[in-house]
Amino acid sequence: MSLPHLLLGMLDAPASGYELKQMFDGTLRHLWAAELSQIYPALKRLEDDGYLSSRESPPAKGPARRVYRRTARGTRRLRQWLGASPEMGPLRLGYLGQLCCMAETGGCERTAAFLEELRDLFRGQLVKYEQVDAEWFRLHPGYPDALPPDLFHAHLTLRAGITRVEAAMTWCDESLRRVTKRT
Amino acid sequence: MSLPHLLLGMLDAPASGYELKQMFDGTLRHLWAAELSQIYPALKRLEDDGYLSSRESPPAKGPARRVYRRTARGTRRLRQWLGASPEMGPLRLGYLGQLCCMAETGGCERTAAFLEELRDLFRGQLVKYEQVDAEWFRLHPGYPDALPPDLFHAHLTLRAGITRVEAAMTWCDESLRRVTKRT
DNA sequence: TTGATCATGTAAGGGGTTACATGATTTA
DNA sequence: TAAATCATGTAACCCCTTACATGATCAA
Repeated sequence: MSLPHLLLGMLDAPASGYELKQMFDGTLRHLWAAELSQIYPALKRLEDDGYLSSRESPPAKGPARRVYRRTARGTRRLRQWLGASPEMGPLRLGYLGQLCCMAETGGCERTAAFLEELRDLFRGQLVKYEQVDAEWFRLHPGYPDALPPDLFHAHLTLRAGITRVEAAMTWCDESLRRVTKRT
Repeated sequence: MSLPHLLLGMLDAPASGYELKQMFDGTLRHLWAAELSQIYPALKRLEDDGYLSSRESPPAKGPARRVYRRTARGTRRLRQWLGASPEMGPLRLGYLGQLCCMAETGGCERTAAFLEELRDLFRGQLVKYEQVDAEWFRLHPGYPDALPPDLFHAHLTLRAGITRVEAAMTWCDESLRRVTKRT
């Protein structure tokens, strides 16, 4: 949907594909997942289209790295994305598909067990988000509202994840009450 | 991710691809979006794999329709899906990607405008969900907790959408407060 | 010297979208 | 008779994942 845009945004400073992957696994892991096998072709494509330039980094130590930086054209493209309307994209939540078909199992026992497992999965996500929150708090002074702009915006997205998961857990509990009352 | 599974679940009663599309646009439109150009090949594939059987419906009036029904094998496959753990799948929310890069615009004016537009989009989604809710209430007696099992489960998924969007709006408001305070 | 990490990729395949092609029937 | 709706599909093209291939360096 917009991995290329996001890569443009992450290339505020020049970086290699490998480093970008580490950002995805570190700072952005609550927000976006991306595989190296997707990142490398995406970077090449962005370069072919003139949004990035690259050069081999002299391998003083370790293997050679290809370092990408935004071109002026790339920055224009990024600004255009940031000036556009929010990308809402359709949500396809597999667990809701399963739940919607759950009448097929007869009775509500399976539905209740499913919702309990789901709540536990959300709880696990929440724990991870809160670990990220705690680590950022430890690392960065001024947390969270006096952070520098890039980290402040990242924190807004972290809060989005936390409120989303909390709401999902509330919904699970409400649903469990309704399901057990039907039994 | 699981359109084929969902199709198996929707084929509780035999139906054509066109009818299934209408279910997606009607009852399930809050839950899943699917195009005919994806549905038809998916049905063919499910038939090739032995999960569905089909026959041409005699076209008493209108063009010929191909009607699919679940085989015993298809029902087993469906039950297996419903017995599996909830499919959590990674979330890739384009608007969070944009927000995370928004420091590039300098200042917070663009961020505030973006969050306001986002909140309005969520409000629009909420209105649609509530229209669905109201229409179901009008059509179905016993709404919502004394509904037959299939509609009850569909209502659980509708509630999931409503709580999700409400939480998103709360997050937007919280974020707007934080952003304007920084100005 | 063996395995972990650094670093870059290709290949195959699933899932999804938009645009296009075809033709019958119903309604204005 | 022209347009909307019914009905089924194909083609081209993204996006993404898993598995595989390759080779260098570093630490145990």
